[in-house]
Amino acid sequence: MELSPLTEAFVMHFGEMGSRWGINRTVGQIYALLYISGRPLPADEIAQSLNFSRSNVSMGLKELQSWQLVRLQHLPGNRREHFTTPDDVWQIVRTLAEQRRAREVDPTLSVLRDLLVAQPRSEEDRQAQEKLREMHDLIELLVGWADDVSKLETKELVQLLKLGSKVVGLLELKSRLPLLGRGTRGAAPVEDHEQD
Amino acid sequence: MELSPLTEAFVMHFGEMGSRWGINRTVGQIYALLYISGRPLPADEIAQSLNFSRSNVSMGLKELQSWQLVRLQHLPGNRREHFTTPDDVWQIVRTLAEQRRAREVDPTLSVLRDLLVAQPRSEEDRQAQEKLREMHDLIELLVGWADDVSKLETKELVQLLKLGSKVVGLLELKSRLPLLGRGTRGAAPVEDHEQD
DNA sequence: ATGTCCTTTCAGAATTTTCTGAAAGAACAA
DNA sequence: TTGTTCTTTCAGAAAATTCTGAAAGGACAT
Repeated sequence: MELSPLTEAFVMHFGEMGSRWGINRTVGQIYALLYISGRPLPADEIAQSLNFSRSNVSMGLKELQSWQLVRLQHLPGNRREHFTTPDDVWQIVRTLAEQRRAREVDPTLSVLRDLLVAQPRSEEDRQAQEKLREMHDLIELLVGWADDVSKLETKELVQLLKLGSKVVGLLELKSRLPLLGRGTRGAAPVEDHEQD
Repeated sequence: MELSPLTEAFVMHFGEMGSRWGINRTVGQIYALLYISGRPLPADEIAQSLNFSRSNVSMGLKELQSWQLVRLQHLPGNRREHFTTPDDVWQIVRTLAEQRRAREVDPTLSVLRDLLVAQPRSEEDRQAQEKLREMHDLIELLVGWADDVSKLETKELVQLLKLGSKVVGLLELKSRLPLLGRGTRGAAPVEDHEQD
């Protein structure tokens, strides 16, 4: 139940970071411990390792399960419930993105849309709506990108990330090779369509 | 000093969201108000509009300035200090990314690196280091991508985001046109270099 | 049924964070 | 200098969150 200094250092740092991202410290630590352990752990062991009460661990695990970041596992011949993180880091990133999207981004887009269709009651409101429109469009663009690249296989996604800004160069090339087709996601063509 | 219902709805939602991202609710509201107002506001007016104590506003603005999200402005012929957000939404995204990077991502990478060079004291530690390595490499890849695309002009960045996963198709094309050159960022070639 | 071993729930304690009012500081005018 | 108008700081009040122990719930064996 004693953590090695290595594990402890990681767990502590992760807890600290978690608390800066709206995740409570102990939940972050539980997650970090599960991640670094790389094997299913029973709640009791987590409680002992981290010096939390059993009930706190139970709450933390419930929270993590609701985020789909941890899943329950029954080991054969063992009555105790064990918990694990998916072992692929990329899966973790995907889940995190999905969940944040569903919990925070989508509701925000929804609020923004509601406010954008409301009748402005003053010149002030009209200007405010312009700002909201900008924010709405930006978020929608980011979300669209995320949606689109999340469909890629991890290997392709890695390639895309490694390519980085080089894409822009390729884009120019593309415009000279019409055979590739022009259509892109939804109604938004890739080619410039705004004044320069 | 009365907020229009439109502004109020936005400010309240933004405050709520802020608190889920590790930003305190009132700081989020102050920021939202400055953003949607689109003009420099004095601290007093913020305090009155949001019903916060003057000192709370002072603290909030200090925090926002430390994040570089808000700047102080002196209006000519007015002794009172006024505050504004940059008016370009993309600038906001860039600043947010930079700051999160400096405050959370870089320190995390540093911890991970320290733990990775430490001598493992057990088989358990060795396996833990493998997990840390995966996480380290993933973060470094994401950070590298962000670094790279942040150099783009906003217009180009928008193009790149609209393109989304289409990039992968272009990539294949690229591999058939060697004249474009092969080098990419740093020592990491884009082409596959792992077994399939 | 009862006992064992595990689980979650939840009221309230403990802790942390946030917010305020009072005081002090700064800049300027007269 | 003093007065005015603005500012920030900070100790402690207020509020929110987190954590715990006790109790209750559930699954299974005997």
